[in-house]
Amino acid sequence: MARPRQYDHDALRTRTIEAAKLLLEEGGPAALTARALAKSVKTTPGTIYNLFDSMSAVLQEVNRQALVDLAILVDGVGQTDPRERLLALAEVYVTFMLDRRAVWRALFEGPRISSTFPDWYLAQIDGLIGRITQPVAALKPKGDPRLLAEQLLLSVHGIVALAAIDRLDLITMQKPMDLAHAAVERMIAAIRAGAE
Amino acid sequence: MARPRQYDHDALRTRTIEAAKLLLEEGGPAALTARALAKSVKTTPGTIYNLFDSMSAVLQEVNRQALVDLAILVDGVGQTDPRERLLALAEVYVTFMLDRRAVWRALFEGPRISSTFPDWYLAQIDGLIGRITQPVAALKPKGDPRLLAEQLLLSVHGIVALAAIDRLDLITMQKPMDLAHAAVERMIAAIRAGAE
DNA sequence: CAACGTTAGTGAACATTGTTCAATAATGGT
DNA sequence: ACCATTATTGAACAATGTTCACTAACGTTG
Repeated sequence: MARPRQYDHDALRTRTIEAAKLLLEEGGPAALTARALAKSVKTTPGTIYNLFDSMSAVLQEVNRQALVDLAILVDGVGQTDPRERLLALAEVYVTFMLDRRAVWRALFEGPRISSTFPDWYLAQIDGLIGRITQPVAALKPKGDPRLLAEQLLLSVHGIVALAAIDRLDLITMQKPMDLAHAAVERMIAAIRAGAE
Repeated sequence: MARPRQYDHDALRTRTIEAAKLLLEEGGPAALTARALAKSVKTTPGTIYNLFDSMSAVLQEVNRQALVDLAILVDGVGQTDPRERLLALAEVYVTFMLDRRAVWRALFEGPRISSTFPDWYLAQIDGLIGRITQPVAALKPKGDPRLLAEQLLLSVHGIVALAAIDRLDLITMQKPMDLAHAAVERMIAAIRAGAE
């Protein structure tokens, strides 16, 4: 019995994910088609479906890489003062998302959206919330720091989600980074006022 | 020379918009196809394209109706105390969006997304921000009440946007209404603490 | 070393999509 | 009664994701 040949199988998979990222950045969510992707890595649609379950799966794989990168950046934040740390975390988040807006956008907007998220995705987000909970807890709020951290992430995410699809201007002319700062400062002010 | 016949032209247009709304509510963004819509109103795809420029235009028309309905509900809010008024406005917004999540969702998520928004859309949103600015101004904040109103709308919108596509649980188990309340209360607390 | 079972890769085919357009049918003014 | 005008049709086109019988190539086994 013969074994599977796996010479450049993994390599092709990796190249495909990289190519998908490029297609997204160049042409937006609609540019990530099975045929375009196949052509990018000099193969055929059939092979793409041999490597991935569906085009949505390709997108999700691109996104996985992005989340890993984000985790690394978040861990690189050095500030120890709670306020400065929260501001720095927000800055990292905003910068990261806007840099990769094409990828991020495709996940929510395009024709390749998927309804369910795998466990590793949930775990990544959970980890992110954990990093926010820490400095929030250091501010000694009245309420559960975890819940407040969730609310803070939600605020900042809402801002960048709109900015990523170029629709922030429907509501305001303020810049995403300024808005994120304001959200963080407001949370801190409310905690210090004894409201939370 | 013969005139255009416009007997049931407008009626058909109206029925079509209504049918589109139904399709969205029953089968999500993907269910709003040209052929399905044509069948719903007992006509053909060609006629749909005679009434509307594109399928995106159909979706935008459905959304226009929704925004008009929202404006009516917002104007019906009777509370005069600033805090209670802001809370009531947030409640109306959350309830409305979640009730019509299918329509709202299609605008951002599905394959029928459109890149630009017409003027009437911007005007509606501008009006909405105006209604929020009023009670915010009554709280005598240090900063520009309009900018704060924009930030508040952004907070609440971020929450319902995620909830509408059933992805709020990626971040938190808290309920949309509770989160909206928290956002309003935090804004008020920050203003009262003299932070904004 | 040769043969064969297993597997990766292919590309044609299918169903659906939005969208267009020549042809047809119907209408209301002259 | 006629006919210019216009709405409606439905076939056609291009592009999409996805499937699958087929081919080619490989590594194990005798």
